[in-house]
Amino acid sequence: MSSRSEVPEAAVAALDQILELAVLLDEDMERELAARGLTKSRTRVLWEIAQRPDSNQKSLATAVGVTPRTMTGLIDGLESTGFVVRAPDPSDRRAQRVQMTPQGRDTANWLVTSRVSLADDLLGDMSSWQLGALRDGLAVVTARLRRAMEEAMKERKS
Amino acid sequence: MSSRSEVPEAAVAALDQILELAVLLDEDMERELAARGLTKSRTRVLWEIAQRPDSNQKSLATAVGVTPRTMTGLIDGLESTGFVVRAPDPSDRRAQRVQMTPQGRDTANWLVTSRVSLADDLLGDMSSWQLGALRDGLAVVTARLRRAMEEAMKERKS
DNA sequence: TATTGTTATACTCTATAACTATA
DNA sequence: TATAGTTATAGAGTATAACAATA
Repeated sequence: MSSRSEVPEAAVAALDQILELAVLLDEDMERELAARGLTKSRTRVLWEIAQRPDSNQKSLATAVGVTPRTMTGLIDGLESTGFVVRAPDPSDRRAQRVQMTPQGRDTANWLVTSRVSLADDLLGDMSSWQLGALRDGLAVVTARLRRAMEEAMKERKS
Repeated sequence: MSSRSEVPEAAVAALDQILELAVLLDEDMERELAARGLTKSRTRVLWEIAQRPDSNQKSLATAVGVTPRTMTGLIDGLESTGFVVRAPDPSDRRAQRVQMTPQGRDTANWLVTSRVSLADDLLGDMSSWQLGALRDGLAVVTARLRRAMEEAMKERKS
């Protein structure tokens, strides 16, 4: 005798599984980063710098989604721990260009390889069919959530 | 001509999809909670209090995984915003029992219903077969990650 | 006038260490 | 002696507002 419920328990169970994995991934990343003297926020910035070298702080702040003031603090932290340096922008004396040190570049490279090796550890033995199904299912969920959040944004404005 | 790579790109793509969804879920939760005067950390505590009423701060700190000092601050926040109250423990005059206010109980109930309605919004129309496959795939990944983290812990000790 | 980055201030989460009251 | 919770202190992330230097 199956219990009749409007929202299938299977959907809640699947969401819980997603949330559990999300929390665990977060903890794992934070631990790995801490072992190398990084935090999540600083890593986000370092990654952005790797993508667009010689950015100024303003553009980094916009890209990462924080205020310029917060970016000042993040760059302070990355600079004092040796990952980046500030250099004057020759074309605008107000601005600071943020550049990676060799240590910063090594770390950015490590970020890339560790992402691949994590994928291998967690998913390496799955068939391409399985991987495709997993990815597609998650992509649908992601798209729906993004749309729901955008609509909630609009309502916030009204 | 398929590119031969040791780690299939499909695995990396699937991991990226998991990470993207995790980030989005995190943002969504934080936004919803903020609209009700809560933070993630305080919500975690409120949830724990709902599960084990009349806990003292020490047991909550252990359950949530923070130091007793941090729990003091979290309870301070929850108390000043009206979600919980401290009450003396009749059996131990050192301890404080943390109890939910009506507002706290309402919020705890809302946490439950919002989880179900999110599952419905995101996954409600999937077949039980699809949901099962998604959940099982994620469960495998979760179990592997948990095992990897535990092993990393052991190595840290040695 | 507008923009870049900073100082000033404030709130949250986190931790360790020292201390009080109680067990 | 051990435990529960606090004060004291510190670091990290986040924000707004005011301000300096420059565009």
